Amino acid sequence: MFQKLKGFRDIYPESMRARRIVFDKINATAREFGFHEIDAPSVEHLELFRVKSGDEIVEQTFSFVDKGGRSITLIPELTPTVARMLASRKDLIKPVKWFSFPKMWRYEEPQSGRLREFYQFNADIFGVAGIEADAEVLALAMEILDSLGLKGKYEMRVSDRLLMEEILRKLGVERIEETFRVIDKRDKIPEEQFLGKLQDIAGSDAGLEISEILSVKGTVSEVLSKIGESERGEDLLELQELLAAYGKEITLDLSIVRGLAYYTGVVFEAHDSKGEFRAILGGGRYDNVVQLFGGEPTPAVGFGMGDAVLELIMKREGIWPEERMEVDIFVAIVPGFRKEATQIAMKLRKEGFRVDMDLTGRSLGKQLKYANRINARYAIIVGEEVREGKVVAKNMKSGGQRTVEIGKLKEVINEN
RNA sequence: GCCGGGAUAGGGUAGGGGCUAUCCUGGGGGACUGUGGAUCCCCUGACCCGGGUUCAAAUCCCGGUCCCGGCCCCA
Repeated sequence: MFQKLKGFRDIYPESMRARRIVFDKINATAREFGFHEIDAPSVEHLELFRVKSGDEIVEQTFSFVDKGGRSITLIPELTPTVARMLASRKDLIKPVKWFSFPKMWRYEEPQSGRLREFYQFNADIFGVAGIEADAEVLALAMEILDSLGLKGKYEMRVSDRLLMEEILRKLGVERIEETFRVIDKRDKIPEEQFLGKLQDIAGSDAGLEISEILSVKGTVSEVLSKIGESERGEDLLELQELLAAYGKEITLDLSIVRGLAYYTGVVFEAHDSKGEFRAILGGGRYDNVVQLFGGEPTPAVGFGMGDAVLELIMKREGIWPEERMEVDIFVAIVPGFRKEATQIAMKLRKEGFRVDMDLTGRSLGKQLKYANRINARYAIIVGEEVREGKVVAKNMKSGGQRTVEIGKLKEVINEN
């Protein structure tokens, strides 16, 4: 027997069905928000990923040299591809609102909520510099989680690079990039050591102040009241008010940095309220990326959400759909009536039912046992009575059955 | 890449040097070729891979693979 490759999953029908329900719901929500679905190649030039994110990304790719000597990789993220697509079409109607739910690959050590192959939902808005697009994207992200039944089970933490820069400048901090890098390490090193590093870069007083600002979390208004007068703060207040109109609430948490490699404004992460799992989704504004890929300078804001953490949290909350096979009708066949049964099965299929039928010729008892195992709602038994245009329709749940005219099958089955 | 814990039929498990590897469940068939979920019978089917120690290895040792989790990283 061959084993699976590390970090890859086999998905069997029972769990694929649950997955499909969740994925369809997510896609439907994106469509409700007026986003349009795209698809893209699973492989790209390795170089494409170096442009945006640098070498450490490249080391975590499934890459290879193809027969033409090109360095190729399975995509570890979608943003460079989307930016490439955007850059090569100048006739797109702005704002561009795209979503997609592709598979991606990252060569990392698997652990809870992290695999080597996974699905990641992506949604982006291009061409809007204002906070309205940030609000729309955040609202979509939250509506997706809410509609899946996670309302109240997660917290949307928002930070903002521009606000942070403004604060740091006011405090007289010059080494801004370096400060961000330290902030990113905040939860990974002891508190005292963190403060020490901050003070090394920003100075003793400023370091202390930054540390205090980082520990304040709450509504935008609450956090701003601790910070004082702020230009960017006005935008964030507007963001908060817009989101209120969408019926959504966010938490301002300035300790969120998100790698920050290319984010230029708002950044956000949705976290499990119980703090058990890693971030469910993350995103932000990245106004410089499209031009990096040769496009016109284009403001952009978006997010990505992997399926792994989402599945973990939904399972913990008991809201992951049931993992079972399902079919509407099983057509059982009495010997000698296969042709008639086939015609009836096809008729029901055309009417939109999910219809399975016996292919084995085994005993009726076995056929019904099979119907039971595949969770058929109804079994149709095709035998002698078909000569009078009738079949037996058996409700597999109640066990009740009646002989009905073929033409009336549809209503009988739709009764429950 | 590093660290910890695991791996026994399709799924869940017992057994920790010795005779035909335990039990539950599932799958196929039958009792019962026009009625499923029950019962009974039969069949099916496993010691992750490679090496070592030993008269003898599922069991002990080494290496690898995969799984679960943690670190780094998280695009």
